Amino acid sequence: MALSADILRGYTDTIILKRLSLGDSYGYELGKQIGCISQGGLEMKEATLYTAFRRLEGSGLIRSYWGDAQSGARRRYYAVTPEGLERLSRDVENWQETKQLLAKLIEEEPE
Amino acid sequence: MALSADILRGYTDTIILKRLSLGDSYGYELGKQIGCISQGGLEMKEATLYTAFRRLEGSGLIRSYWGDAQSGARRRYYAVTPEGLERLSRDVENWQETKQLLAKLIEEEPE
DNA sequence: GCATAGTACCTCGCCTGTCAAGGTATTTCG
DNA sequence: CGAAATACCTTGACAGGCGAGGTACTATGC
Repeated sequence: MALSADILRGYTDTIILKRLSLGDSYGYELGKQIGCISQGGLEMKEATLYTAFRRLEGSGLIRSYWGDAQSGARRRYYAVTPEGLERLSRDVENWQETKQLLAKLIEEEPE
Repeated sequence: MALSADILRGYTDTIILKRLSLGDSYGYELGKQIGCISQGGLEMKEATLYTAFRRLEGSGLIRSYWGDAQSGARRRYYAVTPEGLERLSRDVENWQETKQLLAKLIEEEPE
């Protein structure tokens, strides 16, 4: 069963930053990669992806450059900036807190 | 540091359903309770809360009734319906999947 | 040669959920 | 009496996801 990315709203950017922190990539590939890693569990829609790229680049968290494609369609590659890495590590910390929070709020059987 | 409820978008309803599954409650109390349980980690804003109540009641997942207040301001209590409980359990399962997914996508250092 | 599928990019506009801001009415306490 | 707390509620702005649509090139099969 595929989860909607809406559930992960707020972590789209984090996912992208993380993936890019492991190596530059481009939209199409990143989309496939995410679907693959999550074994179909999360499909990040193209519109979502490209919106996020604009947002992240606008905030200086990633930067982009055109790949020199001898063959195949042109690709716009993205790379994380130092600011992006900082943000990523804060986001991951944040995620730990969020997990614990939700555990308290929806998993626990208290008192 | 307080997390925005926006980060948990998609789980607001789940949190409410869970809390109500432990006993009927009303808006004001639920808000305080959530802030308390999460030790200030999550403040669910009133506007968000009441919007969610409308949504959940409209979907038949909760129902409401006026408490008979001998003293104090009138309170509208909410109770989970059987459909609400079903939804809750599906949501919690979903949450487990989401956690694992995000672990793969943002925590892991793969290959 | 041509159609089809795949790679790869992108935008527009709708929808949904959050929340700041504002409002009401009652009670409690100094 | 006045302030703070309890308790409810709505409106409108804003942001993010994504369905739908579009472009351009390449590779494959018939």
